[in-house]
Amino acid sequence: MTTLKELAALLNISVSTVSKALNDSHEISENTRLRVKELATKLNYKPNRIAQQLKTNKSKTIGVILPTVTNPFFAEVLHGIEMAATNNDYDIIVCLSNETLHKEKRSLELLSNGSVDGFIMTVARESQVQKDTSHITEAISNQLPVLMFDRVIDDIACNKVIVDDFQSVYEATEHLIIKEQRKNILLVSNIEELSVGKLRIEGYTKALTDHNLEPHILKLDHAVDLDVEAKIYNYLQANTSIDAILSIDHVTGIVAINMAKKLGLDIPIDLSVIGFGYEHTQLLSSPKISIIHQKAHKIGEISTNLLIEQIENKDSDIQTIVVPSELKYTESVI
Amino acid sequence: MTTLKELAALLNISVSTVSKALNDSHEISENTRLRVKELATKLNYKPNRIAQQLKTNKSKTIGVILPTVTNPFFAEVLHGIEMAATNNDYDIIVCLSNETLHKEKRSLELLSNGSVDGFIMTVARESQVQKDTSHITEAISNQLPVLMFDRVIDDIACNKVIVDDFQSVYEATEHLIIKEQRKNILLVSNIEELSVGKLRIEGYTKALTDHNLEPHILKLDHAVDLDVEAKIYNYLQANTSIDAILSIDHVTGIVAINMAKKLGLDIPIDLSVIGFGYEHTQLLSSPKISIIHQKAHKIGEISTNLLIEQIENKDSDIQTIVVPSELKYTESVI
DNA sequence: TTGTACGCGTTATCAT
DNA sequence: ATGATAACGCGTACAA
Repeated sequence: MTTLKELAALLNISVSTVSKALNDSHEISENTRLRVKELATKLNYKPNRIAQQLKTNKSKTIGVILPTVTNPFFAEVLHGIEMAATNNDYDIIVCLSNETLHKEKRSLELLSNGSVDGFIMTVARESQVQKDTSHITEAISNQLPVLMFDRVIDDIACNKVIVDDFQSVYEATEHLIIKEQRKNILLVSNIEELSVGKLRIEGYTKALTDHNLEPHILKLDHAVDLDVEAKIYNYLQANTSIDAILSIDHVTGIVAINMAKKLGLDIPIDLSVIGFGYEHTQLLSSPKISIIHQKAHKIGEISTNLLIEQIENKDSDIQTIVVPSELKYTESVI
Repeated sequence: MTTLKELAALLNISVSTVSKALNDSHEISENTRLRVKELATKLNYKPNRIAQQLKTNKSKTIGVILPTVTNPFFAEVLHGIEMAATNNDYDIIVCLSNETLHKEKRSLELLSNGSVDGFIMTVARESQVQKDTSHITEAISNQLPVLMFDRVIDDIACNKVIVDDFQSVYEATEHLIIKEQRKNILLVSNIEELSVGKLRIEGYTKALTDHNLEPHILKLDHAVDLDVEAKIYNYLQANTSIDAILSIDHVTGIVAINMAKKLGLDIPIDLSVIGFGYEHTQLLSSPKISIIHQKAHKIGEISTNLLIEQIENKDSDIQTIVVPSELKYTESVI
């Protein structure tokens, strides 16, 4: 890599002259400025970012810690983060916690050494369950801004960007009750231990009790593959009064549709189905599932802009932003 | 952030003594070593990574440039990359090209300034179509190792990790012909302009001609949402002789199953369906789609290890590794 | 207009 | 056993 020193030596001038010339300082003559720039271009000179970072004590880099990226929600959030970061001339270092506490901890600690100017994170399942978040408060007390999105720790004071989990599910449930005249709505859950899962279940339960209806909840308890199908199939077979399904994740809604068809149910006549969904979710189901679409991309964008604001403007206030979901209903037949 | 200088000042000793003490140098007395370490722990000292990087002229960071991360294949590859990088004490900086040439170019150039020690990338759709890859060769001539996976530029000499696109589709097609006795196999494609798309189509075509059968290819031409369904539905309706479908992406296979059911076809009796798939693909279809499962995670892992090998051992040879896919057939009924 | 000197935080070499 | 000094590459205050 070409350095200022090398350019200076080749041109027989000092390093600082070269530096100033490249930065278009008024102190430098037109002549030398051009000579310097020409050689710099020719040798493809690029200022060493590491040196600049050391000098300014800023990395212009954000640490992004996600549980996983194979979950389409997080993937889309990451996309939003990347775009917003790029727009602000920031890089992102991505770490995946795999939902484990120790990896999340490790990443946070490892990057808290000047590598990044702040963090965007969603807390790992394990950290949330074990309520161990000392590593996060430590980073904050270390002067490193942390922004939490989606899964959030209430006790920690920091910027937060969350989804309207309670509200969107409440509305979706009410839609089923009022607009579609459903009475026996089954909630299917496999994330009941997460803060977001709890909120969604609460939204559902509240809507039902508000309308004097009985809740039906099927907890899948982390079932995978065929187990998911079997549990849903068996439940539907045993409980024929169910006339609507509300899935609080992005997979089981589609599975429910498939199982219902297998049982000979006519969707959406016999059964309405709403699930959480992203980009392709509706394309993958037939008939189209109604979805609660979380604006994942927007969440990433907002989070990034908010964090950068905090990084660059130390006395900015801490806030919690709620990003409303979009309810995309399939047209009702009733 | 605590620095060596601060520790030294507080302990009334020199910076170099502190540095040596922390690095367990034999030159330092047991006594001061302990005093130093105690204070360091107390003040939560962490060596500034940026300064270390400047000193060693190594970033221990890999630049990862992907077209997108909402495609589950790339998401899973990223997961593999992240794990392997972490295992080797490397960080990853992630850039998303959004399939555009200019963003890919920009990312590559921006990071070629000491920010990273090398790149893992899959070339953007646009770069591949326009055959503009000068930015990649430039990085390489800049002494920055580049590893390409999946979509690859043949003309560029560098480490490559690819999928057995031709072979896996050839075998899948042959499976349909021989094991399932299918005669009219429809290939559904919406990525025909990508190198991997071409290879898959070639595998299909070769298998058919080897068995004296006629190819049927439905090119969707980047159709989205309902268009995808409509095109497949209409084709199946108009061509009732089709008895098998081979989708070369991870979406249209499932859509095809749904459309076939809608047309009253009995799967897998009337129609066999094979698609490319990942983690959850089979869970989302009913009956289960047969899938060609690319070992995305493994591709990420291998790529990372290979690149790090090249970074740390300059005279390692360049190679191309083919990662075989796994064919997960649903049990045939015939 | 150009050059000198210093500091960012770390490590390594060379004194003491 | 400890300390002084230089160096990585850059930017900038200050001197010439």
